[in-house]
Amino acid sequence: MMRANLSQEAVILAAAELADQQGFEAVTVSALARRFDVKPASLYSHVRDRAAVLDGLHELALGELAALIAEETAGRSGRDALAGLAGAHRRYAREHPGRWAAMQQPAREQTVRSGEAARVVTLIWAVLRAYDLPDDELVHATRLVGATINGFLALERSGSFGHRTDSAALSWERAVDALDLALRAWPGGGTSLSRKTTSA
Amino acid sequence: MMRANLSQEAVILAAAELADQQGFEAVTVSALARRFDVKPASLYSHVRDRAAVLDGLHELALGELAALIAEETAGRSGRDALAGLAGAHRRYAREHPGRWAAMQQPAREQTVRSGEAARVVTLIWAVLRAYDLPDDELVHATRLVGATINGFLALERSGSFGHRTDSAALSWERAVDALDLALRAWPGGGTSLSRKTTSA
DNA sequence: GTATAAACCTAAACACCGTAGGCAACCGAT
DNA sequence: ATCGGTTGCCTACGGTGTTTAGGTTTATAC
Repeated sequence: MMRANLSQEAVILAAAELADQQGFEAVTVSALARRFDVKPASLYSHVRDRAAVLDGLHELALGELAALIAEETAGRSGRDALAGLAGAHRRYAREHPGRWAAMQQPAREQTVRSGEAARVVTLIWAVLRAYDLPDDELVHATRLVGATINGFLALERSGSFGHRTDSAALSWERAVDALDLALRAWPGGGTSLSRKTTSA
Repeated sequence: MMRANLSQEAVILAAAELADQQGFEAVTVSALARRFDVKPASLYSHVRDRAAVLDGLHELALGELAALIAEETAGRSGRDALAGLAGAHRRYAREHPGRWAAMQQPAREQTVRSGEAARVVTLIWAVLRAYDLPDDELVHATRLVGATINGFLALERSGSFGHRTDSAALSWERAVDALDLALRAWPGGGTSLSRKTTSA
């Protein structure tokens, strides 16, 4: 019985691919074992249990999302950067639906405190820097931004929008505008930075 | 073998109770059968499959949420009604965590088009009426409101906030304020209705 | 009372999860 | 190259869950 060259990283990466190809629910120990042509019990040499695989998948997705956010916000500021941040989420959800679904699952303490999660938060902070918020307001603004973006994507991906992609795109723009406006008018800060007026 | 007086409604209601008591994932055909002291196979006289039970649970939760929203927004207008709408969601999620989790699952076409879902949307429209939005903007505003509220609750319930309930309450107020501001400044409408100024 | 429909059961097949112990492959030291 | 120890893979097993098919029992209508 040749060794299949498995490792925790390989199993988690396979889980990510499987999630995107067949959906989050399809990520089972059995399905992963079939993918590597080994028996399910063999995977327990590399991963503690199914939950551990899903935790790893969650963290991998956070890391990839952070990279995409960095890419989409680089060299941008204000509403432009905000749009890049939001757009990165939406693009990631589109291109990696299964990975994105993994991020919607209740996160374990370890995942909440992971380096990848911190990176995403740091990138959001960088985008918010242009809004000149007081330090003690940063956490509230970060939560609002994260909540709104993810809430919108969850709604969109749940099929609540029907097949109206044209209307969804405008809803998206409205949402980004709303966030920008809220941030600029934030209590104790958010001086208008008038890079791009929101005349409608 | 006495008949257990089962019905589809009884099974779905039991699923809701089980979800709130033990979590959404604990809602299985086997667990429900144990609850009624029958064998799992017996439930298929009343429900098509597990997915049908979960669909029913989703719709039941939407109906209950609609009732709570109606209660919390009655006699209120503007930001006050908006706060009531948002508060109803938060209260429901708190008091019925399992039911709420059921509503976060991908919804089936039938559920999206259900009377209960329509009722929730209608109530959101009623709250938005005070903001005097153009008809063609209503759908975008509705999506933003739904997305922000649900997104916030998903974040909060996922443990991302840690145990900082004091800080979560302020984040919540900031989020409601942000929504109110965005709605009042909405393109093509949203005249300031100055019922309660947002001086900070 | 009888006939029928519906509700319940058993049996079975299938899928998934994870543990324990055994065997084979691999690696490092000599 | 050989040997010993470690690690990775397997089998076997016990447990949980899902759903279908067919049989038995209960309830209802006439």
